[in-house]
This record gives sequence, structure tokens and C-alpha cells, in this order.
Amino acid sequence: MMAQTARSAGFAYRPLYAQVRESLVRRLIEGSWQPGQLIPSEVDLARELGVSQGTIRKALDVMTAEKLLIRRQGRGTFVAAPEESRILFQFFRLVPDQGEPTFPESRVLRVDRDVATAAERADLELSEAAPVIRIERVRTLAGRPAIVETITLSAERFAGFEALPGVPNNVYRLYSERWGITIAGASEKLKAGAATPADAGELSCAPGTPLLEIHRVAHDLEDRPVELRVSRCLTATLHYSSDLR
Amino acid sequence: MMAQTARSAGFAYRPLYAQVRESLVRRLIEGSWQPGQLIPSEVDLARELGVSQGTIRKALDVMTAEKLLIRRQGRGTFVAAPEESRILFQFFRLVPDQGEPTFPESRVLRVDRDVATAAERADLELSEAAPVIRIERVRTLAGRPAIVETITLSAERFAGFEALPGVPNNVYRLYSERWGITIAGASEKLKAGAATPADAGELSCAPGTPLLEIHRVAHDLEDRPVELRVSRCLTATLHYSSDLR
DNA sequence: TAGTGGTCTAGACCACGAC
DNA sequence: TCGTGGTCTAGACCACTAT
Repeated sequence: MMAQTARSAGFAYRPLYAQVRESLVRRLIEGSWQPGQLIPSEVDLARELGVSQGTIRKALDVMTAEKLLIRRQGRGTFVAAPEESRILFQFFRLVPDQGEPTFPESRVLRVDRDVATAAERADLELSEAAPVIRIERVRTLAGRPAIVETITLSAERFAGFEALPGVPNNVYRLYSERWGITIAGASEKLKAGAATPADAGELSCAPGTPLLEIHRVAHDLEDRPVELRVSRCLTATLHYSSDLR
Repeated sequence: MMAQTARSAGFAYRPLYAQVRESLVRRLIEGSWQPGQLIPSEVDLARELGVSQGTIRKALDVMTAEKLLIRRQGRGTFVAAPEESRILFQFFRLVPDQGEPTFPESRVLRVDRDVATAAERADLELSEAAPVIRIERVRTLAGRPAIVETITLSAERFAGFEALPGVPNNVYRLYSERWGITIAGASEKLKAGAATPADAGELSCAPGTPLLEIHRVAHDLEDRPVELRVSRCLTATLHYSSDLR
């Protein structure tokens, strides 16, 4: 049963649909609803939680806007899954100047275990001397190496990462399937930088070539930081796309 | 009275609330509802258009999500206005690495009239040899010159621009007040570039310093391109912020 | 045909802001 | 105290999908 409203109580008022949303998000966090799964119908949820169908609808609408759920008329409501086309649309902003966006291929250079730097500790909210996994890779777009990328993860949270046979191209699906971690959002900070000699070697450009630096912290359903990713991109034939509205 | 639904007609089905939204957006386009104005209450609109309050509510909710309206419980619903704090939040993504976002100050270098380049014609959907206004300015953030910016406008659409006594810092308000043009959204493309000698002089940096290049096309309520803006930014102490969710 | 989400309505009541 | 937007309910019907 749902908590009652706090009407005329003078306390923090929380709409019923927000409480419903919270209880449904908890099912995602706890994994009782898995990515890709069909969830119960509005009518069933309304009966189960003891609220009207309209209230359930509002909660589901909010979660759909948050891209946690996908609704399909006539079929039902599904838990969003880290499927490639969805990830591409939601989390990948680097697109070719001409042509359609495509999912980049990756070549892994290194997987290391180390102690977190001060910057990594701050971004991932880790304690002093926390161990981290670092993955370095080169990503290819439209046949051209275009991105040098370093991913940092908490070695404790991602226990067993180093023992994996390899690192797949779509790591968000890996996080979901192997550790049950859902990437729900990310915040990016962009700067202009210059290619180091190492960058230049990987990207076949001159040292000092201007690169677009993307600093991304991705977070989970509980808004805890999960992954730090620094990408250095050659923007000769591609750009970062951002829509304001 | 609203158009009827096209139910079981086999034609494109358009929900009532979408038709309501369209008719209300037309009021914004035609200027019968002005920026900042209080619009009629839900009940009044429902009576006027002959639909239920719930349908009006849905249309207003959509327009609020599009940032065309601002709703305030107890007060009413207002047309969004090009007020500085709102513009800053909605359209300005360059923020200091430390500290709060602030609205940049501007120093105008030049206002020219010229024939549109091929690139400008493509971005602004202008005809061959169309005349344009170009504004060049340097923008200062946190006391430091950080952005060199070129704004291109159709000289026909912005008739009389050159006769203005000066160019204000907040040009979106100028577009609204002088020409009745509302900037409703923008799409940006980012690349990394290098400072030209001219850039370097304005920004007090070395020629060749990596700069963040932002290429923005802003559009109006009818989705027509209105303004092209190319900004070249020193990202030593600031960054472009982008949230994905 | 059955079941799902989507739309639309009508009405009650609540929280908020201004008077 | 009044008017506003916000929430919640109950019920009817429509559009879409699968069977």
C-alpha cells in the first residue's frame, strides 16, 4: 500500500504519483524489474498499489521522460535496456559532419589497475587510495581513428573486471549484465586541447593538433557517479552535437 | 471551436490537445500573446475553445516542457520572455570551471553589411546573393576576455539593424522587442580549432592556442533558422557543459 | 477479438499566492 | 477569501498490436 498524502500537515508535501514513481524506481534499482522486461499493465499496477490508473499513468509518464521506461501502445511498457541504437541516441553526441551517426568501433590499448588520482577520487566520490581500473582505447568512426579515450571505474564496485577475457565495445551493456549497474545519465564538460605525441600517434595527426576534450561522469539510477570517461577527439570530419530548446 | 478528431477515418490522427497546442502557439507567433504576458486561466481557455480543462492542461504542459510558457501555481500561466537569467539557463552552456554561471559582457568590434557566403546561405536558408548583417564582438567571462563571436542575420528579416544606436548585450531580447522574433531553440555543433593571430590579439593568448568552436543556428517558433553564431572560446578556465539523460 | 497504452471528460479537492 | 495551477479519481472510448 502507498504512503498517505501529507496534506494540510505542514510537512513536505509529496504527490502520490511521485511516491509511486519512487517505489517503481526501487524495483529497477533492486533488479526485480530487469532491462528489456515487460512490466505489468497500468490496470494491474493500479490495483496492486491501491491508486487510480491515472496516478500510475502519471508516474510511468515521468519515468518515460527520464528514459527509464519505454511505452508502446498496444504492446505494453518495457524497462529501457542498454541496446546499441538507444545508447547511440541517448549518450553519443559525436556525429560525422556528413552522413548518419554510427556507433564507433574500439581497439583497447590497455587495461590497468592503479590507485585513484585526486581528480578521479573527486569525480567518482572515492575514498583516499581507492583502487581503480583504467581502460584506454582508440575509437574509430567512419573508418577513421578519431577518439582516444580513458575510462576509469572503481575497482571495488567493478570487482573482477580485470579477469574478463576482453572489453566489449558497448561497456554500458557490460555494466548492466555483469554488475547490474544501469547508467541513467551523464554530465559532460568540454574543452579544447592539443594532441600529445601519444595522441598524435594513435590518431595519425600532428602533435599539437587541436582536439575536443570531453570529460564525462556517468551516474546510475541512484545518481551515484559510476564511470569517468575522458575522450580526446579529432574534429576534422566530425563534431559534437548539442540541441538547446 | 476546435477541429474534430479524425477518429476511425484512416487519416493522420491528431489528438485534440495537439490541435489546441497548435492554436495556442499560433497566438505566440502572431503576437496576440506577448512575452511576459499572463494568459487566460485553464478554465477560461477550456470554455473558449470548447474542450475540457484536462485537454487544455495537457496542451499547456506540452508548451511548458517546450519552454514556451511558465506556469506558477496560485498565480497563473505566463508567456516565456527573453529575460537574462532564463536565457543564461536555457541557451548558455559556457560556465566557469569554478563558481557560478554568469551572463558574459560584450564589446562590439564591428557591425557590417555583406552578401551571404554559401555556408551562411545554407544555415539561414537564404537565397543567392542575399544581404546579411554580421556582428563581431568579444565577450568577457569572470573579468577575462574569453569568447570571440560572429553573429550573422538576414538583413532583410532584421531591416533597420544597422541604424540602431548600438548592439545590446542580450540580443535575443532585441530580436523580440524590435522585430517580434522569438528564439525558441538552437542546435549547436562543436569542434576544436586553433587561435588565429586576430583571435590571439583579442583573447590575449598565443596564436595557435586550442579554442572551442561553437557553431550555433538558432530558430524561431516556426522552426525557421534566424541567427547563425560562431563562437571561438578560450577554455583555460571555463568549459562547455552538457547534461545527458 | 482481447488487451495494451493514449485520449478525453467531469468533478472533487489541495497547495499556493495575492488581496 | 478567492482564484490559480496541481493532484487524484472514475469512467468512457479510441488506436495499436498480437493472436
